[in-house]
Amino acid sequence: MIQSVERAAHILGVLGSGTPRLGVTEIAEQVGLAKPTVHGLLRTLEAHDLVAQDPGTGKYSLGPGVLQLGNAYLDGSELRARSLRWAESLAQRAGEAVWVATLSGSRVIVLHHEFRPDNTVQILEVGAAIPWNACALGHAIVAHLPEGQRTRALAGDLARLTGQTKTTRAGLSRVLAKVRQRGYAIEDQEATVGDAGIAAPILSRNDVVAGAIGVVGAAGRLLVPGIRDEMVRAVTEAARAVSREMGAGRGGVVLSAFT
Amino acid sequence: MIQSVERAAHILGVLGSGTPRLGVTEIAEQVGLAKPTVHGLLRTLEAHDLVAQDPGTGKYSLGPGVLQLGNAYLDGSELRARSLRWAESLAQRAGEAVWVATLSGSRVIVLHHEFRPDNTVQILEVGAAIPWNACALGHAIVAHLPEGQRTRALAGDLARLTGQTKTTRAGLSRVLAKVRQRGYAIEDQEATVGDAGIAAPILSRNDVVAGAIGVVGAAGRLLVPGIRDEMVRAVTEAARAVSREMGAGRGGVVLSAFT
DNA sequence: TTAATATGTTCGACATCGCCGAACGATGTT
DNA sequence: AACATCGTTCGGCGATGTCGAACATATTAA
Repeated sequence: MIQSVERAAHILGVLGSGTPRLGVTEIAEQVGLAKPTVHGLLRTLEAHDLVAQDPGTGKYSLGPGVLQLGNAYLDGSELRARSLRWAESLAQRAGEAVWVATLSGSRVIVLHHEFRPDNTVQILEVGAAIPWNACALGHAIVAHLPEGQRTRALAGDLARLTGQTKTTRAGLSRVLAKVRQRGYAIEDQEATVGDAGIAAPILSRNDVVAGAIGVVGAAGRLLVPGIRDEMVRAVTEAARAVSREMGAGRGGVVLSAFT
Repeated sequence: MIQSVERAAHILGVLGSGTPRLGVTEIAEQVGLAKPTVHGLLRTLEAHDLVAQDPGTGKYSLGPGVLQLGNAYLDGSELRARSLRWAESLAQRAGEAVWVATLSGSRVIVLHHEFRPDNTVQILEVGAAIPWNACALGHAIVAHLPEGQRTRALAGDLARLTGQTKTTRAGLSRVLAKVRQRGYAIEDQEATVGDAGIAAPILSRNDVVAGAIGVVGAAGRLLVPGIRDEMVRAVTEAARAVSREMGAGRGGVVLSAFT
């Protein structure tokens, strides 16, 4: 593992999370390196537009290059491309917003956001990062990860976003077992107060999890008895459809316990 | 300039432009390095989710981490935050789509896209990268760059997108002089056949160019006499409003020749 | 105004870290 | 079944990045 690249990535991470504008000294403290070392890394990243320096204050922030890369990632994402069609029909059928997401570290990244099909103003959440333990999409993905990665995810930090967020390893692993058994996940106001989510995993070749698709909306609309089951059916059918396009086997979400 | 970080950034750039999925050997060829060297860099980037490897084919692509960083960049962008309000009112006034962009290397990156205020379906172009020489936004930015950077931009590669794209250095520098004199740029089907653009620079503290704002739409609507001048006025007024919020002097787009 | 403390930046010597030629195992092809 | 090509591992040489100390500038305090 190449040291300087790792350090550069670490710096990008620090600039990306929380405070958007940091000085060399602050960054050096946060990553635990000498000031001149950080300076050299920053200058190199700046030369490629991955970070930018405010000419006035001298402080550093992320640069436009990372946005360009992010866009290129979306353009090349097979998961996103294949789910566009199904996300739209799922949104129509459910009458709710639809998110497609994938796992990155301990967070779930939204790859596609199909707006709820009414004409209200909604903000695009593509690129948003949500702790996996706080949303149905994350539960659906992690539950279907191979055991090694799953326990590693459980061992990581579990953020708390609302009073409902599940943050105990025992509770979460019980939830995950249920998700794995049922093939879908339901979350009630664990990420945002008032909002609930229903999600199912998207599998790819060899039945490895590529991401998840699900609906997000007011808990009062999604979770009422009757509606709820209809939502679950719509979500799991959409997930299965995308999975088949991604090359997964016919088995749907049922994973062998031995892999 | 740190060598390995530079090489890593180069690899990210290669993965981001054009073919989304490349093998180690192909990447090594494109960046001119030995195969094991590239392998090490890729493994490090992969550990931070900046690249991802297809488990089946072994080929590499960009990872979800870059999307997360791109989103963080947008969240922290002062230019974007300050132009949101004015972009919306400009879109209303002009009845056209509005783009806000900044320069990254030889490309212009779209930071904000306010849709044309009719209810047609439009695709979000945030994150898109356009060669600076092929759009009004790019002309507006580069024209107001300090001379050193401007000549460097002119010396770089000038892409051709349509038959109308200006690609000669002499022609472009004449165009830029006119843009600098007038304070706005007009482009007619140089980026996309059928589409035109009108843009003006956004200045920041000390009157350094931070980006540009402009309208983009069918040439048949934007460039008809009468309408055209009204568009120019709306765009330059919006640009000046954002510039003032960014801390630029009252001088508007008129730059001193001595700075 | 002056002094003091912060900042971002430059320099250079030591030794660590990363580079690449060569070899390996696994796939898929002829 | 022989071949070609892929991604990957190994290890020794040497270039490369690291960090302590010193610098110039900006901001704050007295």
